[in-house]
Amino acid sequence: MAPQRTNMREVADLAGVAMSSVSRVLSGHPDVSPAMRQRVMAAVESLGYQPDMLAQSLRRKETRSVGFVVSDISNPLQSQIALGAETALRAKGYSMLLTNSENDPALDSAHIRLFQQRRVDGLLLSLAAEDDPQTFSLLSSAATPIVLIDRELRGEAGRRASSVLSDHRTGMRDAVGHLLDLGHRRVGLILGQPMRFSRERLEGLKDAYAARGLQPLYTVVEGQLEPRHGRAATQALLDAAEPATAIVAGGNQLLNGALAEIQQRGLRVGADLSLVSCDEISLTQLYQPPIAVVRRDTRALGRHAAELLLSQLEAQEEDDQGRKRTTREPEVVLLPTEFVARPSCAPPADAA
Amino acid sequence: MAPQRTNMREVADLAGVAMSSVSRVLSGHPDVSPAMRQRVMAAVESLGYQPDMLAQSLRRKETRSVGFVVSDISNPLQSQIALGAETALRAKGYSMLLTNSENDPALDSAHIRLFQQRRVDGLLLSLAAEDDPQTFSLLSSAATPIVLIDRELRGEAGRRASSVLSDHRTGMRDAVGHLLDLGHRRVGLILGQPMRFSRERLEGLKDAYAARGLQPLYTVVEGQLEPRHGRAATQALLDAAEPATAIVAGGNQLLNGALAEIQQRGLRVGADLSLVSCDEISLTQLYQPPIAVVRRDTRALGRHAAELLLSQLEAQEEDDQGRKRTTREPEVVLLPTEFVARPSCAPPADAA
DNA sequence: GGTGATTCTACAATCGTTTCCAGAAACCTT
DNA sequence: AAGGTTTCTGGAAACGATTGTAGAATCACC
Repeated sequence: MAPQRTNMREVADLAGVAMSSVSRVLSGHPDVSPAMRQRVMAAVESLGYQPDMLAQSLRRKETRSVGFVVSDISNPLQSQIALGAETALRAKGYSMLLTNSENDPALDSAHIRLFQQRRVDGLLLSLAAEDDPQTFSLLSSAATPIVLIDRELRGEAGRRASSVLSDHRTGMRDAVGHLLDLGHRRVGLILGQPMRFSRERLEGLKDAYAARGLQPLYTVVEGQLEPRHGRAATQALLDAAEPATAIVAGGNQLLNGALAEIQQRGLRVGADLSLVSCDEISLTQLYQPPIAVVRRDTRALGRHAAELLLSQLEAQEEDDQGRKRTTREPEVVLLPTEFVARPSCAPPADAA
Repeated sequence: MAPQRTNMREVADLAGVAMSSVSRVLSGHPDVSPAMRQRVMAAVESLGYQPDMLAQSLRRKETRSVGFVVSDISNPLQSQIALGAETALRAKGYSMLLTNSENDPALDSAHIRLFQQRRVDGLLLSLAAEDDPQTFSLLSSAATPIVLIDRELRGEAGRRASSVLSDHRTGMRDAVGHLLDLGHRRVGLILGQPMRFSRERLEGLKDAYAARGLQPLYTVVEGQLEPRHGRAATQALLDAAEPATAIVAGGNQLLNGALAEIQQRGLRVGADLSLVSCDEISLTQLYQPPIAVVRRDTRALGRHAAELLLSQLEAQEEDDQGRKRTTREPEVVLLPTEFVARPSCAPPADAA
């Protein structure tokens, strides 16, 4: 039989004290006599009482929960971020509400609104777009701290939010530099949506060419972070009048598509064509030949995001109106990326 | 400036009506005049009022949220389940609280308790163990519907919970059957923890041998669902006096370890050694040669779990005590698995 | 033993909703 | 025009906790 949820009233009655005393005992208030503590705890034990966090939240004006908006949790990249974030949040007693925005900016804003109605204490956002007006206005007037994950927003919204960013530029610069040093000149870069990570990667590629004083013979293809785009882009790069001799895929979904196309054409990775991907997955490590990647610690990304949020939350104070205000300015954390050279990169075939 | 959260009182005052009327308008109560509706909606609009779900939950005795306990969200298998579940829940207006139990049964039960304090309406559980006493007693007296994901519990706990199961046995039977038909006799099966999915896989393997009237020359290695175990088990299988000629890895983590070992030994998959894995990931599809798998629709697994839970929630009614009771008996859904033969399976080398 | 300080406890208001109940207004019906 | 429905609205009591305030009890001290 499902036990009737016992509430504080019953505990108080059983112990023969007032509810306020029970509350004080449980919340560790200093002014409580040992005798009182004993009686209350005994009653709590015998009833198996567990406080109702809903009621606590309502009264305390904090839910100890944060909302996490992610475009697609089934993407290994994002799920690792989520893992890092959840672990850090849980360690501090926060729970995580998670929702998928399916790469739809409209869902981003809808979910943010929903989370606000649920009165989450803060938001962790890996947005589907960096320029959605709805999301923008929602964020610029948000009452809770916000941390953006690998996203950059302009204007008021960007100014109010903290963010954790990856230094894609450096990693990409080294990756393309490696390819150029191997003799490649026509590098094909497959990117996702026009967001910070795409811009930075392009800049990194340009840096590499510029640093060597080389003509910019690269080609960039933008699209969605999906296998289909990876495949189509690979086709385009290989069918061009001057085909790319090396391809850099800006993410594991793109890599999947690229590899599918490469295999269908019977091309040998690391011989006929060089290949680099972004973000490590089991495929890049175990593929034969192993695939070079621009690596980053995604779990740390999530962890840092959570910690940034937590530090904002801990710095909150109630103002005279009784509403919370953070005393802390938004922060930006930049995490490193690292290029890992692997046999998928070799001198171009025509140079042999 | 963060806008003061407006509450229902302010809406009522602005509209010049009672709070109860505002509530009725917003919750679509039938007995409300068009004029009233207009006035209230105007006030709601002008204040940008959004109801506080916390207060609603407290009063309505339902949070429209469910808790999802998963051992490791960064595992592609689990994140796909989570995606399927979240999408289905969201479609019905439910939010998902997600937590990682890190394969620790103690965390399982701690999180269940936490979710209960948060008063989730239901639980979706992919437990770390099928026999933890704490979890057991928590579940047998739970007040909310529960759906187990690919887990089987005995006793009262199992009787009260619904579950979504995969038919691992059939898929494994076909996989091993395929290997046997290719001429393999010494099949090595690498399993995870002793839970239903492991037991079923073993049964499936036995079925295959039995159906062909063959001597059971297989070897089974149980352990954790981790790459390390996959690797160690592979070592053991290959170093045995009579080495396995085919290896079946019971999950993608195990496959990672197995492949690492295989590569280090310079063995050719699909030639020196046949290989089968469980659950499709990009690696199994794109590896050269492609790796045969026992496949299942993990996203559907999550979706079915959510739908099972939702159907229980919708069937709830309040009894005379004012507490909810489900009128519906727990259900069990069995989802198919399918063996996909691929070039990673070939006749054993010594048979050539 | 009276005064004040100190420790503890209880009452009651509050958080933001929903919903029961009673009553007002309107509309039929005869 | 009285009586009976039906429709609508407002007041107030929940939901289950926390917390400010005030008062009771204890104690020390002179």
